[in-house]
Amino acid sequence: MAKPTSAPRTSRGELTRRRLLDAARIEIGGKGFAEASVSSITRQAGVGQGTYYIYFQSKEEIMRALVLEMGRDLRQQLSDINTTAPNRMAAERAGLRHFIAFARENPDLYRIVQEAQFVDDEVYRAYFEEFASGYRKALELAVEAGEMSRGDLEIRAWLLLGLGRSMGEVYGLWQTEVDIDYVVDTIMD
Amino acid sequence: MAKPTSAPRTSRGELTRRRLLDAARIEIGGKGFAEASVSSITRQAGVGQGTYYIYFQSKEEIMRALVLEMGRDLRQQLSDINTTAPNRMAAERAGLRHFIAFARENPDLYRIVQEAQFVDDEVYRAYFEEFASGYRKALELAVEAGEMSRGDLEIRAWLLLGLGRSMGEVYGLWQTEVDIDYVVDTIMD
DNA sequence: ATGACACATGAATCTACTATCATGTTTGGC
DNA sequence: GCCAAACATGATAGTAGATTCATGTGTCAT
Repeated sequence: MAKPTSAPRTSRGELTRRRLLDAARIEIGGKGFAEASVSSITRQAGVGQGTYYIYFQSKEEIMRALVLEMGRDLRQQLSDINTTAPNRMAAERAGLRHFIAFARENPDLYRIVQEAQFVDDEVYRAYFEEFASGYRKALELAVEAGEMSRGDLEIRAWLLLGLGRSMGEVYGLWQTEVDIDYVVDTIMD
Repeated sequence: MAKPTSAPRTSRGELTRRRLLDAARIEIGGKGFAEASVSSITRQAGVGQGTYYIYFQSKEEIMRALVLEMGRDLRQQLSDINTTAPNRMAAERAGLRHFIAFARENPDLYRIVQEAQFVDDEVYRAYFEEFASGYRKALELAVEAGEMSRGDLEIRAWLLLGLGRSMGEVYGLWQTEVDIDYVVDTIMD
């Protein structure tokens, strides 16, 4: 909204910003956005209160940064999976598996993205739009390769994405004892 | 947590509680939990500030009440659809359609349930557990009737539920111009 | 028609953070 | 080694809204 806090210019700055992001991930992911306070984040990061505002405009802004960062990481991982898989079906399976496993291993990050919906709906939607768009492109390639029937790829992309999301929540966060591979196999019918 | 605010004993009380719930639905659904204030709710309801605390212990508690109420209503509606439909496939289609249509018509309620996850995770989970359990029972009946292959109904129930949820979000809240029937038809393949 | 209890009020209290700022320290290019 | 800019600090100002409370008024069973 105001001065767009330019990127750190020294390696010390880089490190401090990293520390704040890591602390925020833990604090916000663990306690939720409302409970987490800027001072708890700075304490955890080991910096002064005011230091926070050198890197982020507001409490909301670090949420945005976390969502963007996580989006980049996760898309990268899924993209790697895509290029490795022999065909669409295998990619789908591996992608779904990765989604659930990711949620199990990073429940805090998963939660942050969900909560971002209520902190900054823009960035939340953008996060999923990016995913859906990547997904649609992958499906287009599969159609070209004759691995899949033509049809409304837009809707299919959103469907598959939604499936991953829901299953990530249920089997990644709630039913954490159930075997992932069993779940994935059952879903892929 | 403290005195469990017993139910209203007079019709005047009943009415006031209703007014608060309706106002809260609009305020919280519209602005989100953090932005909505108890005073905005009481103003909208046309009652004094303190009146709120005759009916609800805290700001959080009205959220719980809304989620419970909505769960009851929506389950009732889906149950009606189930008993009307000639077979499972038709019920599935009608159910999905209803989910999306519901989200379009009641975006505020939809949002409230989602946000409840961050206000009271217990009640949020219970909401979905109830749905999933109802779903599983319906699937069991379908298996008995030979309309569906046996298999892990628990997982299938969560899958179908998750599907409805995601599609409700995407096509109910975001892409509100797309034709519902077209979406539902495409999904049901 | 009255007493007891339910309900209503809104001003005041209490608490808790976010964001700022004046001042001091470190970094890195020259 | 010097200097300008980057970075760091923590005490405090400012705000805002949740909850309480002392004091009423309405309801209804008897």
